[in-house]
Amino acid sequence: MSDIIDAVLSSLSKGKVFKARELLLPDYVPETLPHREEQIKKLVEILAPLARAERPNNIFIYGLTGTGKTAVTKFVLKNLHKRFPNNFIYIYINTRQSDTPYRILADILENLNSKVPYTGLSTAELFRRFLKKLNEIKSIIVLVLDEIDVLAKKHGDDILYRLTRANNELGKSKISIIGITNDVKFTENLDPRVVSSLSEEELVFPPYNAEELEDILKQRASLAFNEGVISDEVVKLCAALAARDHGDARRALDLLRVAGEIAEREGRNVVTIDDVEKARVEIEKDRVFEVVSTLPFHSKLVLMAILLGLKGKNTLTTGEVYEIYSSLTKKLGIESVTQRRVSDILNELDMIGVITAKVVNRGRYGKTKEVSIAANKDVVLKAIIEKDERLASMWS
DNA sequence: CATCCACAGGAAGGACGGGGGT
DNA sequence: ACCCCCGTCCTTCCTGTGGATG
Repeated sequence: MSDIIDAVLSSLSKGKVFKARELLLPDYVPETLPHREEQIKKLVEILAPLARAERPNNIFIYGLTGTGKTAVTKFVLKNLHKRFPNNFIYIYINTRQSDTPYRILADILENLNSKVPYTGLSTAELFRRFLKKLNEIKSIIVLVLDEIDVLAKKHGDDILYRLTRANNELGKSKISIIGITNDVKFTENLDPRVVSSLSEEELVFPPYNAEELEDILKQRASLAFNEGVISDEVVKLCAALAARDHGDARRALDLLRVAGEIAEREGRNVVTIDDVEKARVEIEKDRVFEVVSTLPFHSKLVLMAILLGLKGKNTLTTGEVYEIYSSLTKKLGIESVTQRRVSDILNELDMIGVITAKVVNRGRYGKTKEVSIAANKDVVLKAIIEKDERLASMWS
């Protein structure tokens, strides 16, 4: 009797689709990384001095998103650290999440067991603490700065310069920097000294092609899904969709996982081609909803103005958007931001892919932006009016 | 061929709330 | 208790601009 209960419970908790769903999540680092043997080999060669407790050269890693840069780096460091745990400490920082010099230094210090306040100190003070901490620590530090281009674009190369120079100030070199970027051109605007210091070694990750993606997906699917759930056809489609998207393995894995979730939700134990298509749509909708619902108030209002304005026509100019926006603020009885600000907001909305705002010259009729909606209107609207009756009442 | 539209987008700076140091 | 620094939004003032039009 009790094994029936166990069986039911385990089938409920596990479902029929997934054996280990977590293997498909983006931050999972797999045991094997197919088609990245070259890069692993090269990276290990460069980091080999760690085996002798010596500082390796700084490394610059290039490659588009989902080409395995992060996975390979984490994989190699993890395995090296297993072998030589006393020789070095490694710190991984994603500069998109920790996107200010302050956050980066704070993250480093936290990783070195030094508590720092969330904000309040000057960056200079943090840097002083960082240098002090470095002096106390015996081992080599490998600092991974993922998406380093985001940081450099936002805040210039000052911290990078300071970090690369930390070695000189210490007298004894202790810190190795691994910079990871998907923007090949980003070094153009950097201080040449930073570039040359960071790229003592370089490593390039080419995109995966459809076949390689298929390989990766097949391997991962066999571990993550129960037998017979995923067909070759489904794998092929996910691989093809992701290959079209510059060979992004993360996207491919996302598609596979969400397609599986859809099948599971609908109580089936086979994932179909249809599920993959639904997954594609759902992933995009989730992204849009998340990004729109966390927008500042006036950005939402501008977006609302665009939705209203687009009821009658295909595109709007900045001026038209501003007019509708202003009428909304008037109705709500609140202050409006300037047109200059709205111009920036439009660019921000374009950046996150919710609208497209293209600068056009219309000769006699001036220079403006042509604004149209890029995401699903219903999703955008839902995200705007969620938990905000003031905005909900504007939709009519 | 100069003009002039309807803005673009850079520069500087400020209000404000959160969070320190001393 | 008081001062300082931070990031986030936002303002003010500004110079720049491609091409239809007169």
